[in-house]
Amino acid sequence: MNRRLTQRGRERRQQLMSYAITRFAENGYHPTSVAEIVHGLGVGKGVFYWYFASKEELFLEILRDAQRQLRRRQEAAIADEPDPVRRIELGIRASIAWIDENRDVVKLLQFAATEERFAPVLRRGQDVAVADTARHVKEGIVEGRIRDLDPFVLSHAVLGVAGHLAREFVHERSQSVDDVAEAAVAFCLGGLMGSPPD
Amino acid sequence: MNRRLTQRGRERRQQLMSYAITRFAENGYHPTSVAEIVHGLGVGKGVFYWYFASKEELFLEILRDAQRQLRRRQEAAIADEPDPVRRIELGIRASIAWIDENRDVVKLLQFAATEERFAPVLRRGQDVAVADTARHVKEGIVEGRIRDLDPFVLSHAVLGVAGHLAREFVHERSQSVDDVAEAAVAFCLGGLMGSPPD
DNA sequence: GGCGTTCTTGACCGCGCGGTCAAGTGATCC
DNA sequence: GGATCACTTGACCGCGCGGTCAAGAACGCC
Repeated sequence: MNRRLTQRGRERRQQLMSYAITRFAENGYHPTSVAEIVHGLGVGKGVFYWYFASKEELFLEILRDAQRQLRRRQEAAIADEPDPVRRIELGIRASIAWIDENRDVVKLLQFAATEERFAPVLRRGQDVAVADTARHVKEGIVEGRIRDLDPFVLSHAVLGVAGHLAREFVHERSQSVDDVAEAAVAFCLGGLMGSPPD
Repeated sequence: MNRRLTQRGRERRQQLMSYAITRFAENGYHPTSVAEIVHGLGVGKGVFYWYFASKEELFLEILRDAQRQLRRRQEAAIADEPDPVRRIELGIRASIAWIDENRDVVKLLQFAATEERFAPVLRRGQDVAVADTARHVKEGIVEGRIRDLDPFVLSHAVLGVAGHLAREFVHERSQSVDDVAEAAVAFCLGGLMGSPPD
């Protein structure tokens, strides 16, 4: 399905993808039919199959796109910050901002994690993100500013907190992105730097 | 669909539910047909509709069951522990143990969160769990052992970490439940008690 | 204007879905 | 043994799904 596309074609493709995202997010992937998508856009069914080989391929495309975007966002945020701990903080903030701005896509990522068919694509993306964070965590450990626990576990914990708080408070409860990011950062830095009690 | 069931009937019902759980977890809710479920059990289709009004109702039943179980497990674990911080720790451990023992159901809970139709049932359960945790967090704050942040945010952060680490390391990477629980507890207690740096 | 390419249409296909139901089987109680 | 109730069967139904395709429309280029 790697067609030569004109400008017009590229726009149609984009239109299909973004409309599909909203329908999938609202209704679920399976319950949303191809007919529903093309009808909502006021075009014939052939348009869909001109741009995508199948409903499944469209969905995979959406997933890959989303992961690419998030990654770029995180990289841009971190840029050339030298302090590893601060890099982690910036990464958390960037992720939460992105989750805020991409509710629909986030829902699709969550769904994809529950279907064996889509999970592999997802895992690769997540592994990359974790590896990125883990690098900074390792540096932090070397500098003695983060406690000496498995960097992968710590990275996953950080991602778990950021993702969960963003979904719960930004998406579901419409709280301010900044407040939520603040709380996530505070909790994560506490978790990373420790001060285990008793 | 509140039928009078004999002992035999109750067993069939249970059999249908647990087999459906494994099929749904493996294949996804939508892609798994009622025909597939009854065929896998070697019974006629009528059996299914004798015990459940619809495929959707069966799924809701599974969700309610799961939440009830998890809650009971957490309550049992906490029992009459007087120390609030320790109660949180025991809750984390109990949750991770339950997630370990109920992979399939956990996958279904995750899926349910992505379909508008099922989300409400889920939210009620989650709200209860968060409220429980938040009670202990509040006590900890009063005692000055947990930093003075929004108890609901902290509770969600804790649940986010426990859930994510359990899924990632116990389910996906088959690591020891105890190790994962240990890490989750360490991170969460750090996040709760703070020691914010700079 | 002519021609090749890109794009669009919508009727159509076969299939398998969720759900129904008339008919029948087995246990239990009197 | 007959009545009642709990359970089981599987053919059947209508529908809407994902996907196809022959026929054209619109565009870009000479």
